[in-house]
Amino acid sequence: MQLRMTNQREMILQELKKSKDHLTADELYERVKKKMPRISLATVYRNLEILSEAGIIGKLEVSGRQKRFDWDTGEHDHVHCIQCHRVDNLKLNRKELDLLSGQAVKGYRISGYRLEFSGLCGQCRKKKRK
Amino acid sequence: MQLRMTNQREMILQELKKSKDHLTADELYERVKKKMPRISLATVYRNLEILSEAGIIGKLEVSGRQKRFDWDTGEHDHVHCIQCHRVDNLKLNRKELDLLSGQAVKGYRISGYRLEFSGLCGQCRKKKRK
DNA sequence: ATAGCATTGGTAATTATTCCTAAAAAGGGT
DNA sequence: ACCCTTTTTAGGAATAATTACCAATGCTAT
Repeated sequence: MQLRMTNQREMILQELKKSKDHLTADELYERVKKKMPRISLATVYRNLEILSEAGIIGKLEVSGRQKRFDWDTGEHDHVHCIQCHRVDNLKLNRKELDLLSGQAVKGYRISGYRLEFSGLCGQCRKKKRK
Repeated sequence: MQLRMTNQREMILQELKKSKDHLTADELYERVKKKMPRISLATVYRNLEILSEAGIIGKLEVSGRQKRFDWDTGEHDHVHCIQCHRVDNLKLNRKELDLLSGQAVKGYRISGYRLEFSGLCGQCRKKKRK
């Protein structure tokens, strides 16, 4: 199965990178639709899945809510706001954690880990003070 | 709002503790139904929400899939199997991470974090070898 | 041009969860 | 024990996010 870079696929990718944000499928759909009015929501979902499968983008499954997609495929962690649910990237020194990874924990063969901080983002803290 | 310990609430709690597993709402529903055939799935969802809100059980929102509930409310981390999706508890030394928590990261006021390892559990590794 | 997949749009189906409402149950006071 | 108020329940409808399906269309290489 070779991957074709279709117009819609390219547009989805481009909008995701342009926003520099962690968008959900439907947020991305709204944006792409402005330039490509006939695109289907299913196409957006399908392509986000395919692109993340291919390692071109990152898939982010945060705490039981909507999936978000990440233009940055490098190793990093995340912070998310408990109020507005935005997600930001975090580059941390993971060396302590890396020691645990790869070794068997409780009979598991560890292949990865996710570290996810949560708290109030700057904007929501301002709003709260009012 | 005082919390009443009804029969259904108690049964849900009891089954969760008995299993010592991280069950989903519908898994728990199936178990409770055997002893209380007229219980509603909505009741299970409602009570799990209320019980975790009250800090009596833990709510676990793992990687974009069904919520799971945890009999253990102490601070701990999790491992989940990428194949069968079971979840196990992990007691780790969190002191490095605790240093980061509480301090502001990228404008956030951090209130907590989740560390979630993933890999193949013992059972799934055995199955794979066959 | 033609054959052979990949991909698309539109919609239906699915999954997980929450909402709604009338009826039942729990506590507390008398 | 009885009444009153509040909480909780069962059951089904509603919602939200995502995936499945399928006929039509588009690339790509022969």
